[in-house]
Amino acid sequence: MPADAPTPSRVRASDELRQVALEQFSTIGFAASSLQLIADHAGYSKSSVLYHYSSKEALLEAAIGPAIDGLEELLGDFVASGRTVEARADFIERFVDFLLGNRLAVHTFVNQGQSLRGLPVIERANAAIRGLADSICEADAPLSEQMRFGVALAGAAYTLVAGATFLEDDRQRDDADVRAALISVLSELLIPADGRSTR
Amino acid sequence: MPADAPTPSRVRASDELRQVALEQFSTIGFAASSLQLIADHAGYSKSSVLYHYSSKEALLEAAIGPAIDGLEELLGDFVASGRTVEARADFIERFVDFLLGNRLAVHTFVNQGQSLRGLPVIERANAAIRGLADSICEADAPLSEQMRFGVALAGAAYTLVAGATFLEDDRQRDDADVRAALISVLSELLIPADGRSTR
DNA sequence: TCAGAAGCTGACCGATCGGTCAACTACAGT
DNA sequence: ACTGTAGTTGACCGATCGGTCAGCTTCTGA
Repeated sequence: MPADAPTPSRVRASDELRQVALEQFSTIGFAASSLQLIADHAGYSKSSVLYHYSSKEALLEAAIGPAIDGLEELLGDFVASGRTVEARADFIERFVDFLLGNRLAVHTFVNQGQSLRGLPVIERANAAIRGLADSICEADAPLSEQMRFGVALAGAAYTLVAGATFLEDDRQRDDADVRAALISVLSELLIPADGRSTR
Repeated sequence: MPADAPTPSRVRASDELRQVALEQFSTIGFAASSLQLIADHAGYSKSSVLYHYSSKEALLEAAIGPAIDGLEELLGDFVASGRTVEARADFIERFVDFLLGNRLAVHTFVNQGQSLRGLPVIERANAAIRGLADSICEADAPLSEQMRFGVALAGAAYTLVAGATFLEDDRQRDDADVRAALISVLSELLIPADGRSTR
C-alpha cells in the first residue's frame, strides 16, 4: 500500500477508537470508561484497543493531547502579544473558537483535571490552564478583578461544556449564534471600560 | 446511653466517615474513591464504613444530600419571591453564601453530575441545577442574556470550586473578601442596568 | 449476672479492572 | 509458493472493586 494513501474509503481504526474514547471520557469520565466499554462502542475487542494504544493512559493522551497543544499555542500567542485592548479582544475571539472546536476534550480535562492528577497529559493541561489564568490576570490585581477573569473564563468554558450536561435535550443552538453571544459577554467582562483599568 | 447525648467528647464515627468521604469524592472523584481508601483515611476498616452506610451510594447521599437540600430551598425561595431587582440581589448574596458554605459538596455534584448520572441523589442535584438555570433565565430571553446567566452562575461556582484545583498552593483568601468580590461581579452580570431589561 | 444491642473487623465472594500473550487471518513484496 | 508484517482476537493473569457474613469486643439496662 502506498504510504501516502489515506486509507481511501475506510476510516482508520485508531482514529475511530480515539473518537469513541474521547466521547466516553467526556461523558462518563476517564475512570468509568473501561477499555471493554470503549471497545464495545467502537465495534472492536479490548485487545484491539490495546494494540493501537499501548495503555489506557496513552489513549487519553491521544484523545485530548491535540486540544492541549492548541490551548498552549493560544496561550503563547496571547503572552507574546501586548497587553493591549486589541490583543485582549483577539484573544477572546480565539478562545471562544477554541472552546467551540474542542468541546469534548475541554470538557474532559477541565472537569477531571483534579481527579486525574498525576497523569502527565493532565498535568500539562492543568499547567496550561494555570498559565492562562496567570497571564490574563496579574497577581497584584485587585481581588474583584481576578474574580472577574475567573468567572469569565471558567463560566465560558463551563457553559459550553455543561450545555452537554444540562441542556442536551434542548434544541441544538446554532454555533455561530453561541459564538457571537459568548464573545459579547466575555468582552463585557474582560475588556476594560468606564472606570476599570487593565491593571 | 441517653438518646439526646451527643456523644460528648468524641466525634461520631459516621460523621467522621461522611466528612472523609466528601473530601475524597470532591478531590479524586466518586469512582476513584474506593471504600478501602476512605476507610484508611478515616482510620477504620472497610467493613466499618459499610456498617454505618449500607452502600457506597448511601455514603454519597449522606455526603452531598444536605447541600442539595440547601440548593433546593434557595431555588424555591427565589421562585417564590418576585422577579424584582431586589429579589435578584438577595438571591445573589444567598447563592454566594451557599457556594462558600458547601464548596466540597458543590464541587462534587457540579463536576460529576454528568458522569454519575443514574444515581438518585445526583439526579436530584442535576434537577436543582437545571431548575436554577430555568428560573433565573426564561427560555424566550435572547441568547446573549441566557449566556450571561450561564457564565455568571457557572463561573461563580467553578471559580470557587476550581480554586481548590488550580490555586490551592496560593495563599488562602479571606472568605469575606472573596464573598464581596464575587457578589460584586455577579451583580454586575445579573442585575439589569443601563440598556438591558429583566426579561 | 446475664441478655442483647452497638460497633468493628477479617475472611471471603463474584465481578470487573488494565494489561499480556500466543495464535489466527489477510495481504504485500519477492 | 514463501515470508514477513499489520491487524484482530480470546484466553488468561493478578489486583482491586463493592458487598456479605460470622464472629469478636464493649457497654448497658434489667
